[in-house]
Parts: sequence; structure tokens; C-alpha cells
Amino acid sequence: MRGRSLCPGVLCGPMNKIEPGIGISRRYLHDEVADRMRELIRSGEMEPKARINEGELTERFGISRTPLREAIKILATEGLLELLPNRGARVASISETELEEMMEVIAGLEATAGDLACRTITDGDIDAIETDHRAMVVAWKGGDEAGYFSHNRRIHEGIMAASRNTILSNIYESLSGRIQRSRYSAHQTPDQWARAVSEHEQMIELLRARDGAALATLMREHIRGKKPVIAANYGDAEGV
Amino acid sequence: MRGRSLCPGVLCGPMNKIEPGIGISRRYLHDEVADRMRELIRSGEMEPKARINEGELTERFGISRTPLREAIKILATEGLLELLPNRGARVASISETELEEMMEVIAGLEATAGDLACRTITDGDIDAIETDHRAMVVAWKGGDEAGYFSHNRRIHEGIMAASRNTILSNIYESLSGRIQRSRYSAHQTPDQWARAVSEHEQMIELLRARDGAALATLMREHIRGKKPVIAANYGDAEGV
DNA sequence: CCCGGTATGATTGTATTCAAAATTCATAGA
DNA sequence: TCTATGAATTTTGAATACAATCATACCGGG
Repeated sequence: MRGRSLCPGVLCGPMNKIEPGIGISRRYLHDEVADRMRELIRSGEMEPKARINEGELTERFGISRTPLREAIKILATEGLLELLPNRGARVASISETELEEMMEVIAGLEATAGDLACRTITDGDIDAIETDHRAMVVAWKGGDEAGYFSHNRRIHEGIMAASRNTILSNIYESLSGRIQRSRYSAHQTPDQWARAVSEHEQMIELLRARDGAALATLMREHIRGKKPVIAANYGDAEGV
Repeated sequence: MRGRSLCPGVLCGPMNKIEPGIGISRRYLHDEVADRMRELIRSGEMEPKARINEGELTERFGISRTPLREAIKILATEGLLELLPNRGARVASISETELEEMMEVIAGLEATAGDLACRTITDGDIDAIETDHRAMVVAWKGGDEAGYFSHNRRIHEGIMAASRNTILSNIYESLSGRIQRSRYSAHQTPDQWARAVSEHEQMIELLRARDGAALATLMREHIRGKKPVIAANYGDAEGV
């Protein structure tokens, strides 16, 4: 599911209009536009600091300025765009300190997820996480970086999902969406990796023990440990 | 006065920072409208489930539909409004389970704040918190409920501020803004109160010890302990 | 009397228009 | 040649116009 607004209640709705070929899409135009713009930003097609040209985008999307501008306001509220009075908007850039702040918040959200997950997670869920962990180790040893990131991500998302807290998940998704490019493409040194693997194993143990408080503390430290890695990568990837 | 738009959604980029020199605050109309609508919602003038009538509000604010609709999209992204396809919007109502989820997230955010605060908080800051704590106890003993809530709130906000993490603070502000009416008007039983006071004192101790991990755990439990109180009050205050 | 169908008005979603601010480009002056 | 000034063009912020959808009232039938 894509990054959507965090409001639990807002949904994009019951779609009831039948369109000729396919499905029933009763989405808002501005929502569709917001999704496409998020994708453009995430993919890097629209780079940080890049100005938004309304005329260009309306032509590209084949819509008028009204829904586009509504989408811009939404993305600005989400933090993906910055509004420049009388000069439109631009893709938000993240400063070093903002990135660090975001990492701490993400660490806190994951800690919360771990704590909550211990309440309702099933042994089967934990097994699935452990399976991903093993696959992650295999991928790393085999030099399969894409596989490594994929499994690592699944582990964290699995714990987040196990928290069974949609508000938490939405905030997490939105926040991590802003740094995803950095987060899942960072290179780790062997000892950073060894530490991460060890922490993952402790996480699984604490999940099995259903020790929420300890897991929360561990997860905070775990994410915190990744901070320097991501920060270093960020400098390379995004520049300033 | 809460003149800022908070982006709760997640994130908050400074939406509308006006830095250049003088205080020429040339705000967006939609921002101004969003602020006024937030106030209407918070004050209860617009109650949960109440439909938004664009015509009525455009007349009330003396603006056209365009900026109003942009403001509506913003508030929907923040979770304060729900969008109803082809039927406009209404003030969001919070279900019991949503309230519980939000309390857990808030607990996590406050735990994170406590953890971070231990890094940079000064003895003077801690003294200020302790002063508020004592004043809170006095207010409670004197039956001054408003004073009690005011000081309690200042304690929590003081720790949040001491985290020196604006992203964390913005998310916290936005989320707690959605339940404020419930949170700071709840009645506690004597033993609930005794526990809260005791926890506050432990919090101050842990702050002085700069023990972030322990403080995080305690704060999570502290907020969690307030959950039933707030939940009970919510049922009374908001109905369903 | 109650129920379902239809028509009318109201409200929303989107497009277009208007005016002000900003950017661009060329030119004049040092 | 370089800088600074200013008009023309572009782009934005807001208002208005148009079309589709929804809600309600009315009417006829059972």
C-alpha cells in the first residue's frame, strides 16, 4: 500500500462509479495526482530542490490546475514539498540534522511497534520474521545486496505490521517514505553488519519471550546504530 | 496561539516559513483558513461528524471556494477531517480503538522524547520541570483542576521540548491536538493520581541520572496508565 | 397509510478566468 | 565589458464558471 495520508479515517473511498473498461475508480483526481507525484519524488525523477511547474504538470497529467494544487498542498503537509509563497513549491530537501531527527523518530516508532507487537504476535509471525532474517543473512553472504535490503525491510515491516496499530503504521510509512532512498541503499561495514545481524537475532529472541520493554529498547538502539550508515549514504546520494 | 500549521501527517516540513527579513508575513489564504478551521474544531464549535458546508464557510471567511478547499485537503491529511467522495467533508470522529491506538503512539513519542531529552537537557530545565511538578501536586491537593492539568501538560511539553527534535515535536503536537479535549479534562481516581505523581517523580530522577532507556520505558508506561482514564472520559465527552 | 420512483434543487468536483507577483530578457549606462 | 534597470512574459494565488453527483420533496400506486 502506498504512502497515503495518515488519517485513518480518510480513505479513499468507496469507489462506486463504474468506468467503462475496468474497475470502479471513484478516486479523487487530486489523490491520484498526489500518488503520481509521490512516485516521481521517490523515484528521483523530481529531485530535491526542484521547482514544481504547475503548467508542466497539468499538461503531463492531463488535468487542470485545481486538483494539482490540492495535491501540492497535501504533499506539502506530508513534508514532501515545500511551499514558497508566490513562487509555488519545490521538492523538499532534507538537511543533515533533519535526517538525524527523523531517524530518531523512526527509531522511536519502531521501538513502539516492537513493544506493541509483543502483545499479540503469534509464533507463526515470529517464524516468518526469522525466515526472513535467515534469508537476509544468506543474501548478504552471497553478495546479493538487493535481496539483503529486501529481506531486512520485510523484517522491520513485519514487526510494524505485528503492532496492529494502523496509526503507528501510517506515520511510520509516511516518515520512512521520505528517506527510503537513503535507508535501503546504504553500505555497511562488516562490523556494522555483524552488529545488525546480532541485534536482529536478539529481537527475535525478545519477540519469542514477548518482552516488549526490552524489545523497544533494543529496537531503538538498532535503528540508532544504522544512523551513521544512512547519514553517510545520504550525503552521497542527495548532496546538499 | 497556535499559529502554525502542523503537519501531522507526517511530517512536517516547515510549511510556510517566511524568513526574509521583516515581519512581512504574507501568509497563504488557505493557511489562514486552515488555522481558523482547526480552532473551530478544537473549540468544539464544529463537532465530530458535522458536515462541512463550503458555501457557508466561504461566506463566513469571506473567501472563495478555492482556498477553502485547499484548507480542507490539508486538514483531511492531518486527520482532522474526513473526505466523503462527492459529499464533501466532515469533522473526523475518533473511534474507541483509534483513540487507543493514538494513545500508544503518543506514549511512544513521549518515550522517545524522554530518551532524547537525557542527552542534552540541563539541570536548569530539570529544575523547571520539578517546579511544575510540585505546583501540579499543590493544585491537585487544592482541588484546582485547571491548574493541575495546566502544570501536568507543561511537564510533558517540557520534556518534549527538551528532546530538541522538531520533527518529533510536530508529530506529537499534531497527534495530541486531535485528542486534547479528552486528554486534559479527564478525572482520575485517587490511586491513579498517586501512581501518576509517583511516576512523575521517577521521571525527574531518571532525567537527573540522564538514564534515557529507563526513562523511555517509564514514560511509555506512564502514558499507558492514563489510557483508561482518557478512554472513559472520551466516551462521556464525545459520545459516539 | 406506507412504499417506491421521479424530478428538482443543492452541493460537490473540476475547469477556466482574472489579477498580482515574480522571472526573464533586453537595453542603457558606467 | 559588466552591472543595473525596466518592460514583457511567465507563473502563481484566488475567484468564478460549468458539469456531474447527491439529497430531498413530491407524486402515484398498492
